Amino acid sequence: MIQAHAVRLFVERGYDATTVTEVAEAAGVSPMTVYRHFPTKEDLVLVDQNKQLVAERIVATSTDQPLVRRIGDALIDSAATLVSRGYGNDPEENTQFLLARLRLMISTPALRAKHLDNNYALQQAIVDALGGDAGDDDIAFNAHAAASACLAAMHTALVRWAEDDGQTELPDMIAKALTAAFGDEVVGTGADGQE
Amino acid sequence: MIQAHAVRLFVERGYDATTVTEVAEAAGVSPMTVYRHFPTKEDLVLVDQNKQLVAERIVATSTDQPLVRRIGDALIDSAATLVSRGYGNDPEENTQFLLARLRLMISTPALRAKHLDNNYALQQAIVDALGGDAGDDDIAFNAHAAASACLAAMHTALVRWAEDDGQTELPDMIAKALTAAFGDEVVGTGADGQE
DNA sequence: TACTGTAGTGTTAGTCACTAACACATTGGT
DNA sequence: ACCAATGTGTTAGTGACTAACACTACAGTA
Repeated sequence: MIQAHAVRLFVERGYDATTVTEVAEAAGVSPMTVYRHFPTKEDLVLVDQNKQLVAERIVATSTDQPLVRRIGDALIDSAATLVSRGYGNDPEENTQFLLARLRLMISTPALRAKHLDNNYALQQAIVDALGGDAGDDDIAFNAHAAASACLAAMHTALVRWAEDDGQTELPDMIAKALTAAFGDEVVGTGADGQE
Repeated sequence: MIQAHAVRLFVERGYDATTVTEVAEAAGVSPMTVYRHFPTKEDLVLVDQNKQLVAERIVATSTDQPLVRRIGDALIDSAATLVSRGYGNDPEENTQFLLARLRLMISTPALRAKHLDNNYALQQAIVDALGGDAGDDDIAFNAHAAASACLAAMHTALVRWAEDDGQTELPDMIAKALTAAFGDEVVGTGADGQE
């Protein structure tokens, strides 16, 4: 509830021009309550990354595949799940809310920076799921390089998807970005996609 | 001079535990002077990206090569230039200073976030240098995807280089990261390297 | 009914990054 | 000696965020 008011105000007046106190007033609570639910102002906007979801998908991939393929499939799959199941409310409303947050995220430096840093945490989760940090340093390095590159490509897809106002399918967009970066032969269309 | 004091204090006491006022006192100036030279506290640490340098290298690459190859070569080349020519002082001292800043950048969330966002600006510069934003939307998209993925891999190399205390060669590390992400056939060893 | 722990909230007073507006000093050119 | 530009300091703010403490609502328990 607080978050909905926050995003609305941020869109209306701009992120920087809106104070946390104003968000609190709009939501009918005290500023302190806002901070208890959202540790920082940025957290009022940033989209949930669902690290766990991605990690599960990574584990489910075949170790026969190259790293980029495994990570790419997991990301595409996770995106599909995230978009389709939404957050429990009206799906269309959810998509619009997600798009509004994404647009803020892309256009506001502070939000963009923190989001990119969150991706960094997701990268670590992916490497962990790949078992990369277990032993060899070189294996870990390769996993980190592949994961970071895949996440960067995914971010490009997110930006494009937001620019298109969600008209296209997000998983397809991610696949397209991965193909652009890594080439056709390495990228699939999701774990259960038709190839 | 201000920056040197800042980095020293940040290393000694921690970034968050050091106030800008303390930096100013250490440097013998007023806090306002610090802000005039460095718009934000983060800027006291963040390493110069030299967007222009990278852009020039991009333009110098052959358009016959795949995007990732062109960007990768430019990044490797730029890193070599940056490390070798330093900042005018003692090269060893420069390397240590660079390493100190990198370590802070990696371990401090606020710095890491802003640095990743700076990479995002570098990505735009690369796409511009590639001529990506001139016409077709799809071409721009491919350029963004490739550039972001290359920069992410480079970041992995930076982290590893810092962990190794600069023992390895940074350009080699970047080449290694690019190879890990994109495969052997797409990555060179710099524009004038031996292949 | 009264008792108690717990979770959510509010209040207050602070710290610190950062900005704006204005005054002062130094320097280099005419 | 005059002027403009540049760098610096001072002051008074705004706003994100923290810490400490008190209060309320509500659960389960006797």
